[in-house]
Amino acid sequence: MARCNKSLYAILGVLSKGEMSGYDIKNVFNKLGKFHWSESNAQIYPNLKKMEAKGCVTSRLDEASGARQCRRYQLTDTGRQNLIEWLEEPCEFPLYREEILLKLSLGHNLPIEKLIAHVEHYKAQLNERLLFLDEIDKHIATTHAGKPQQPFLELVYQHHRLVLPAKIKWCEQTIAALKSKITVGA
Amino acid sequence: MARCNKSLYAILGVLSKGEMSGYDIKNVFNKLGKFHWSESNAQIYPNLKKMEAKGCVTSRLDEASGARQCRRYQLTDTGRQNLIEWLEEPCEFPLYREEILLKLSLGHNLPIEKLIAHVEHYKAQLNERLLFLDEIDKHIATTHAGKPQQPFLELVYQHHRLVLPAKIKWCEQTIAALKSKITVGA
DNA sequence: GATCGCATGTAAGTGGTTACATGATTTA
DNA sequence: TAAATCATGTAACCACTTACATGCGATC
Repeated sequence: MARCNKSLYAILGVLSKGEMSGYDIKNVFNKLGKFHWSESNAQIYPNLKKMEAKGCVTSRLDEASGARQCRRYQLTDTGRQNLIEWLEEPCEFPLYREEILLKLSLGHNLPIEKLIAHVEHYKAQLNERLLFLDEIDKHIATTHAGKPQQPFLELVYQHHRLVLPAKIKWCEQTIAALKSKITVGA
Repeated sequence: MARCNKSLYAILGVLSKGEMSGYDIKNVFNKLGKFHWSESNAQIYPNLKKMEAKGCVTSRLDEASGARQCRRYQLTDTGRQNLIEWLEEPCEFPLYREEILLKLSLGHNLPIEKLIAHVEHYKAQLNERLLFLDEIDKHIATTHAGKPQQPFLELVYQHHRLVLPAKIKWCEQTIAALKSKITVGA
């Protein structure tokens, strides 16, 4: 990853939708970011403070909601400007690390049955995600209905709707190919 | 990423194909790992020493090839056993960070034209990779012909043959959708 | 009275990158 | 003689995760 602190911009980005607490931000990543972005508490809370020091966000203690400690953050004009500048920069192409592909490329060190099990497991995880997409779609259609981000979220999830089945198809082909290897070898 | 040092096993894995120098290992990642795994020199060289201390690899100075300094490493039985144990463990599902999707999900902060440019750029990169696959296929068919890893490498690259077009298709759909937004808005 | 969800945070460690430094040998 | 390739390595830095710590309020 390059020196640019994408976590910071990701957090600013979430805040562009309105005032939020650290906890709220975390939840956005847990739900919407599920398949393409996430941040841990250890990133969110210190970064919020850092950005407040730099004048990108302001905060206030929300006394209303049950007298519980809850600090809500809001983008400043500076923050929004910084965010937009980053958003306009060209995207870096991600360097994936696909453990399943690494292990498969070293397949000559394992019995075929083990490899098949790995691919089956991968396929199961992909299918799980595919099911989860329905849930996310519902979430978008309810929580984000009519909001400016709605159409963009839909485009993002369409990505997974196309890519997950392609990966699942590869699993099926690969399992078949590995199985035929056993048969031929036997 | 979990605490397990996958870099270490990736390097052991490459060494499972035979005696190699650090430089050779780097080249394997540069070529074969291109789309699914890579390691930098700053990972390879210190890790090789670490593993030699642990008895996973042995090394010798290769005086033959031009009297140049060249240390070649080889897996020990311990190393191979460690590798196999790791290979047998279930794969972790990777947490992607797709910058393009993050930016698109924050699309309400940018003019549509900028978003289209981002997706076009992404599509161009995907197409480049698709072309590069032909090169890799040739490389596998020549350098790895008849070797035990060959069929597994072919399966790995088949993954990209299926996934890249799905992503490209998404780009096309997305660009069309964004363009129609302009037309409707105008 | 226990447990769950809300809410904020930190310590410690590691995984990983970038960029640089060095120098021999081969090829143009 | 310049450039490319072979070959090894380190310093510095930062991004990131895991695991833990804390405590209130609501619900069961």
